[in-house]
Amino acid sequence: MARGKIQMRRIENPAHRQVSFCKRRSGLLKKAKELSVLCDADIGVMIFSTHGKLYELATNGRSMEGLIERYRKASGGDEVGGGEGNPPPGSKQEILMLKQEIELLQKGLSHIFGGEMGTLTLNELHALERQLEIWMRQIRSAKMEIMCQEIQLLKKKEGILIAANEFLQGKIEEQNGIFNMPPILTEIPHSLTIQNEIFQF
Amino acid sequence: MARGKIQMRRIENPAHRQVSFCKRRSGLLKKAKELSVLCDADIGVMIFSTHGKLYELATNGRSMEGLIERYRKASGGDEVGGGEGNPPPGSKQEILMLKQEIELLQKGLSHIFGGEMGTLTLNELHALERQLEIWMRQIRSAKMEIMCQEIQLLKKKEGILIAANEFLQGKIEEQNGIFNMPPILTEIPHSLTIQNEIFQF
DNA sequence: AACTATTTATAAGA
DNA sequence: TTCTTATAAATAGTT
Repeated sequence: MARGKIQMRRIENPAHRQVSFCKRRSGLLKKAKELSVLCDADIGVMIFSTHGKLYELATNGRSMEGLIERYRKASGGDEVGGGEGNPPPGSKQEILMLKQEIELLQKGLSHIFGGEMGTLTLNELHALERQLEIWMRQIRSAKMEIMCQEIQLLKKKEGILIAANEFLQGKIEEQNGIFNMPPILTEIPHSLTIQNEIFQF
Repeated sequence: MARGKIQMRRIENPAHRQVSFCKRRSGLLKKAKELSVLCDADIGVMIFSTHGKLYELATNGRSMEGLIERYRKASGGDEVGGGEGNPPPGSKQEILMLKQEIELLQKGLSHIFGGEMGTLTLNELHALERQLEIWMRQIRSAKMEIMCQEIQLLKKKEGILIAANEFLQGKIEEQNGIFNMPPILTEIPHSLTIQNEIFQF
């Protein structure tokens, strides 16, 4: 791409090919990082050189294994409704465990920042800054997960109760027209709803 | 990279972010293809948009699954968590992923702080302070507030509906002992609740 | 590893 | 979305 165009085919000269591999590999990984940061995407890249050596990148503090799991989920059978209304039976336990781990992380952080603080080089500080951002995102998404599930559960409860309510109301009217009771709360204002943008962290 | 430099951080304007995501995504995939062709490498790329949509690339006619297999072999071959053989059902997968990544963060934390710890300079402290302030601000974001309000509202609704339900149930039993209906949903399991500690960041 | 002439990628605007 | 275009970045060939 400079000092002359090149043909889009395998570079035959092994030395040139090796140099280009090195340069373009770092370029590709840089671009991947940029995309993930700028557009808040999670990206995994696996590069196998001609001789099988692996170079990898998983952005935003994600693990490649985590991304692979997510890949399988996303590319395989798509769930209907995209996560709408599916609190799995055993998940409460999982959520509790998650919360415990998050609390553990919090303790670790406060211990580190509250206690003795050592010297950090500028580079270490940069690393720390990046790590803090990553940690925040992780903790936030964990909280999101829990809160979303709570909201799902409450909405489901609401639906069940409204249905039961309507049924009982009907029963009363059917069996006893004399008393003529006013309707009781089969409808509730629903002005406060969650907009989807909220989940775009 | 054009018409003005941009800062290497999340693009806040959602429209701009979406456009950049689209452009840079295609740019990244193009670069990956070029690298694979020019340098005879096998490359896999997974991109998850903010909302979880998957974009993938596996070069040279390779399948992503094949590359994943190769990745597992090349990256050490050690089983992660032992849970790779069975595909976990439904949304548990997401939770498992979160757990995995929290563990990863813990590792990163101990790595950074476990080693050499010196004294922070004033400048370094300022930087750290700024970062922590950002952290707090993000956690107290309006989005979280809205979600909390939603939960409060739903809980209030639940209480009202349960009360109405009980009242109607009583009315029926009072006015019509003959039919002897079973009780309808005056109680609902409430095991999934949000603990306050989550919001204490 | 650096350098730099060019090609490419892309941010902003239309 | 798609196109255009001024500018930033990447990089092929060279030193």
